[in-house]
Amino acid sequence: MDMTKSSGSITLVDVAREAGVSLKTASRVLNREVSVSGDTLERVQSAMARLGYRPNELARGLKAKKSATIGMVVKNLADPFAANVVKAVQDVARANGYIVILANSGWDPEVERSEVESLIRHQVEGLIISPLGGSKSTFLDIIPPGFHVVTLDQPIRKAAFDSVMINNRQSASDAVQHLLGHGYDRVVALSTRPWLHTSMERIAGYRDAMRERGFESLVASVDHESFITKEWLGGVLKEHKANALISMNWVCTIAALRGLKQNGKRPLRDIAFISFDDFELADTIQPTVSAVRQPTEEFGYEAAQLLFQRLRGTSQQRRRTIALPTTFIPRESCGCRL
Amino acid sequence: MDMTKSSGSITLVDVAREAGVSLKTASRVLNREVSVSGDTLERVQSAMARLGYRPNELARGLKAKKSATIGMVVKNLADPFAANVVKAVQDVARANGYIVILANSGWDPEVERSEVESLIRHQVEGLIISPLGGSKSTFLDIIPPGFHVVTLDQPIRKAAFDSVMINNRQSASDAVQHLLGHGYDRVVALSTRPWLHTSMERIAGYRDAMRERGFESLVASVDHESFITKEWLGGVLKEHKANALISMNWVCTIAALRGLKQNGKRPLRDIAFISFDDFELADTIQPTVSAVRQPTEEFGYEAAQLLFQRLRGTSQQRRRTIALPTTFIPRESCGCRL
DNA sequence: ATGAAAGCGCTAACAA
DNA sequence: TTGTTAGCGCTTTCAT
Repeated sequence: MDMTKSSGSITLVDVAREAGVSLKTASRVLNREVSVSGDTLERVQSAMARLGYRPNELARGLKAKKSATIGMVVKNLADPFAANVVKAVQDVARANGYIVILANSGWDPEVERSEVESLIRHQVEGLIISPLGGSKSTFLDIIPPGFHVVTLDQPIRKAAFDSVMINNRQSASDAVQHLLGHGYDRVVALSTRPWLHTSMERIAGYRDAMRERGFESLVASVDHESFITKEWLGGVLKEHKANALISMNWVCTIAALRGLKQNGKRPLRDIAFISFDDFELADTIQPTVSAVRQPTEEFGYEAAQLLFQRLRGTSQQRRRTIALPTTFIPRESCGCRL
Repeated sequence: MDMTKSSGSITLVDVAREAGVSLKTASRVLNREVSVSGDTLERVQSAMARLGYRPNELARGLKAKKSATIGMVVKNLADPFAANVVKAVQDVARANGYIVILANSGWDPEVERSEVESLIRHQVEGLIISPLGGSKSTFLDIIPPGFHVVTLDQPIRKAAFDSVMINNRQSASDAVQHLLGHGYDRVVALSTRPWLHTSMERIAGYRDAMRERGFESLVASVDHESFITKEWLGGVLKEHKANALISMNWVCTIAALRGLKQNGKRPLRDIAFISFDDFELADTIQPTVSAVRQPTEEFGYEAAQLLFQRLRGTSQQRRRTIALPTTFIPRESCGCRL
């Protein structure tokens, strides 16, 4: 072996020279392979410590075709739900010795596509993505065959990806039934981005509940949250003679609460209210807001588990979908007396 | 050249063969080098497209010693402020052709240290970190000389890192003066993790304002947010005969609002309130909450700019600290009539 | 239990 | 303008 080169940083070759062993032996120590005698093991380890050796994961990954890296793409990191899911994924990744490359699609299909492309170029071993949905997402064709993807909230029909979601339809239906149980009959469903799987399912659940009681479905849906203006919301409520409102996601909830206030309406006093998505302060503001709580941590945790099982080759099944249960948190705004 | 190998995925060698040029020429096209004739350029590009070629950024980075990757470490992604900063950093990184590896220290010094170590092993070109602070942070000794680090919220005395922060002391002082201007004289400052630079500075600003008017400083500080229980908060307010309260960060604000409610006290009616950190719904809840708003996007943006300027070698100065201005948003809870 | 040589996919000299 | 030869730092045959 040569071992005469001297580059900037300390490499395994340096360690090997310092320990008086071959490059391969040093490599064995680094990878905790068994076939190393106690003596050499110690010599190499002390050489590593002395030199302050840092393995280069890029070089390691290049040859071994393992980057110890997973990619994650979310739609909007500013959404607390998304942020918490990322956090959970990151925890699991760390426990598995992996790092997470994070991308934010910002609801832009082109960004989503180019970020996925970028992640693949960086040799992520797998991908957890919260897709923009159906026809909006255009990243499918750049996923290499056999590449492991786990989708969040949105199943992809054309591909056999694992996915994690909640039981959107049933959860929404239950919440609406709760409202109906309090005697409200004109429940308006407030939703955005109707093409999303979550939106469609939740609206479907809403319709289920309304239909079952023979009530008219009153769906107010817009493409973007910013369309929920004071005037629009006021118009919707008046037109439908609404006495209850259920917002179908967090951004909607914020917009709804703000819009109600701007229209001089207070939850409960003027209109019953349920939020699909629990949030900080829901138990604190006046009135407290009843909410459908999604299991945030489990969501990220399960997604990561699904992915790492694939990476380990543990699971061979064709496609797995995990549907997590939600919890309805009755508070004041739905009409419950607490 | 050989070009006979056939591995799994398509490499530059495959492209070169397909286009009938040398490996280096293909590489030139990939890197948009100028010295390529229009004819070959097109041949290579069409070969890339035909083969569906994906550059391997790991291999690229290994040789060029450029990973096109930066690392980011935050304390708690669940904090909306942190999440938004990450988002902004990610945007800038994407615009520069970089990706972001995200880590969450979760307030654990050992995790912080090991995550930094991991990022360095993965050859990130630079690091943006929101450090745990002073004696808690132990990652300093693993930063290689010349490595570019930008710290958030917390200057590191022992190292010449660039940093971005807000004018904590002045902002806090201004907010407290506002409260004093409304006639409140017994203002309690509610803070956590007192060793943090942000906490210390904000408390210092609070004391400045109180001292200036000859009022007694009433600081209620605990190590961890979970210590802000109903009983503790009730005791503090009673003991200090508080008629106003300023909470020094977001988690504090949430805990304070919840704690006040549990003690049967309402902001404004029973006690004036200002939150250091604006939040969703601050303008919506009853009463609306006056807040010191931090420039979230700019924060992440400036940090990323600082880092990329270093990476480009644009800036040679010894050390730069950017102090961003805050905005006080007067709402109802401080006593303002709107 | 240990080592020599080859090569992962790419870029960087240095030719031609 | 194009190609050749070396590696980047590591893992992997295949020997010994």
